[in-house]
Amino acid sequence: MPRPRTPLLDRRRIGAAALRLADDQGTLTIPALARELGVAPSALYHHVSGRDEIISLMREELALETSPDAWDPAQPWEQALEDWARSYRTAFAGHAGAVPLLAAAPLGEPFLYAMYEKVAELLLTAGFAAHQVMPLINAMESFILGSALDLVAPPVLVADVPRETAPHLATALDDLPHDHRRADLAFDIGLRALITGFRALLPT
Amino acid sequence: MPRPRTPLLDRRRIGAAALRLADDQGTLTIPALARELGVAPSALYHHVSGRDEIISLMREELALETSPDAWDPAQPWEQALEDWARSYRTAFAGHAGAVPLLAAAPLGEPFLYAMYEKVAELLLTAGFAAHQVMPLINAMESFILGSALDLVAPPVLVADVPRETAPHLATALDDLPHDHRRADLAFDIGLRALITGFRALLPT
DNA sequence: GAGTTTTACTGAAAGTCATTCGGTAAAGTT
DNA sequence: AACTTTACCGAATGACTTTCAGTAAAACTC
Repeated sequence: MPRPRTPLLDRRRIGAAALRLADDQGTLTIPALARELGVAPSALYHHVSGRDEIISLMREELALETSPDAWDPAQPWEQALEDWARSYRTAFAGHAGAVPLLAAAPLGEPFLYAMYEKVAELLLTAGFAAHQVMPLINAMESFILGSALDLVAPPVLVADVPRETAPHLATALDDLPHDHRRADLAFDIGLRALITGFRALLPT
Repeated sequence: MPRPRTPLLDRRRIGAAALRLADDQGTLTIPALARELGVAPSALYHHVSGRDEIISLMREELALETSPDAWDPAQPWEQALEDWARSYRTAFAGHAGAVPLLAAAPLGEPFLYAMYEKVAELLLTAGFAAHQVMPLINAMESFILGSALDLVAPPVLVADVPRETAPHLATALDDLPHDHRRADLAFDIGLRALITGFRALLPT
């Protein structure tokens, strides 16, 4: 109960433990996090200002986990953009349980600037107009975040849909997987559509 | 404190009040909701099973607020799909403060089936293959939900971005609005790109 | 290396929240 | 008119976030 020989906590450890906890519990509470770290709940407040900052640390931890070389800006821009979007979503998919928590608190933190810079350069080099670049990035991010949420959304089950009142929906649901491949299919088709649509914006 | 002459509560009133409250407070607590309804907190539990069901009622209320004739399946499918997406997002935008709350708990409720059915019919009639229809709808929904979240995301401010280390990002941020028009721009460009990309999937 | 300051924790306590339950009197039913 | 059901209240429980006054080791100072 005095000061320990070697510190038990730091911001990095807190963020990582919180992410792990939220991922497999679906929720994040200070007592549970403290227990995970072998510490009293009040100890956390010497490193973070409160629960919100812990969630911010979780996002930072997530960003650190995504390898920065998952995509290569030197490739053709379509390929580079697709790789970036996939690596971004894969990071979320690796912590699906935590996604609702991360999505609820809005993004826009300074440690994301490096990523934005890289994508902005990619799009400017590809020939997009300067005023289009941020809207394009934002649209991509919205789709990625929405797709991450879709990962934990309960699927519409064919069995629950009354064939009489919703015949077209029932048709559309036939032969569709109900596990994570459902969300993967939607992400794939949407991502390709977005990139195809972006290409049409380029001056010929 | 006895039974009132005329009921003070019903599920509809609870959902509407909760949506109003979450919209301008950003949070939803049972005591605050009860106060808004002029009732003791425990009274709510005679109408709903708990907080989660209240959030579900909020989504239901949101769905009821969106006029069902905001889009017309008889139009060309590109126009109809765009109108649907816009009316969907507009409903969220009308309750921006509540979006994080609604997004956190996953969708997929039966009262959405009618909407899915209408969109499924639209896409099937347009000529899309049956196995593509749900992925297309899911991709659209992901983008719409992500864009709704983007509405409450803090904007990346040019002033905060160091021009030396992030020159391309700084360029991309010049002359960009910082209010809701920022999110609108991203939604517009993304929506059009998606529809353009969808069109490319059709058999010629 | 003794004294001072800083650091990293504990424990108790305050305040809020979601939820449960027994009570109450009016509304509805027979 | 007697009975049951309904729609509320009040109090109580347990979990949560956060604050704050200790406490003793670590780190710095001279």
